[in-house]
Amino acid sequence: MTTNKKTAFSAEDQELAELAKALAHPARVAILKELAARRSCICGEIVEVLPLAQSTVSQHLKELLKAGLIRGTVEGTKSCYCINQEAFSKFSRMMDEFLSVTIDNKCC
Amino acid sequence: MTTNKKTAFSAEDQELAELAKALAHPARVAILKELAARRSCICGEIVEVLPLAQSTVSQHLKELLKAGLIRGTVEGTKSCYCINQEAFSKFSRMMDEFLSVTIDNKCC
DNA sequence: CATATTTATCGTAATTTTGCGATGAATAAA
DNA sequence: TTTATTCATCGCAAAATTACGATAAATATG
Repeated sequence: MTTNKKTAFSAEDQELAELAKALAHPARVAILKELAARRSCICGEIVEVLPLAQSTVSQHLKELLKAGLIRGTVEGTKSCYCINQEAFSKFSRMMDEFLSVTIDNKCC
Repeated sequence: MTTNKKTAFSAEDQELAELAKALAHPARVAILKELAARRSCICGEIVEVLPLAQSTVSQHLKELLKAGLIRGTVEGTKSCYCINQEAFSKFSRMMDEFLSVTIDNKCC
């Protein structure tokens, strides 16, 4: 890749791609499932459950934050993360709208 | 990265990540939107619409095929692709199930 | 048969992602 | 105040992704 072509696409396409990218690693899927399933969501608890080093988990959390799929707050020496349901709703909506346009074609 | 850690996660997490990865590039989002919107879906027509070289589009199509999000058939010298609606349904279902488990936590 | 069209694949280069250990920064605990 | 805990960030290395031109393979056309 010489030049970055991603900006040549529509803002909406880029946004959907960004959201999908945040989901595009099993570690991040697993993190999101953990956050979805528990009330408390301390970083250290996530690290315990995953087969990854603490620094790696921290990076994945950072990416999920960047995409807006989770939110985080600091509490003393601990960090608490949780699902951002609005972002997931938006994601779902974009997927739905995507499919609602689909023509029932028969070529394949 | 020295070793591949992806297989350390559940098959379901890996599967969702694979589907998301296929959506994780604006070019592939744009391709899918084109396929969704038109009856005919010849490769060359997609190439005309996208700001990418033919070989690059072909690669993106290959990835979408691999993930199962589209299907393709050869017709003479042309190739026809279209959305695989079953795969999208599965994707949507996995997303929904994902969210349905979410606890209404308040930590952030 | 010779040529054109269409698309997949190969080879290559640049960039991004992934993963970890080490370290730093901040708060808590002794 | 010293020490421990928790987590983010840095720096590095390996791997994967992205993009393109060139080319091959297959069919269609003259």
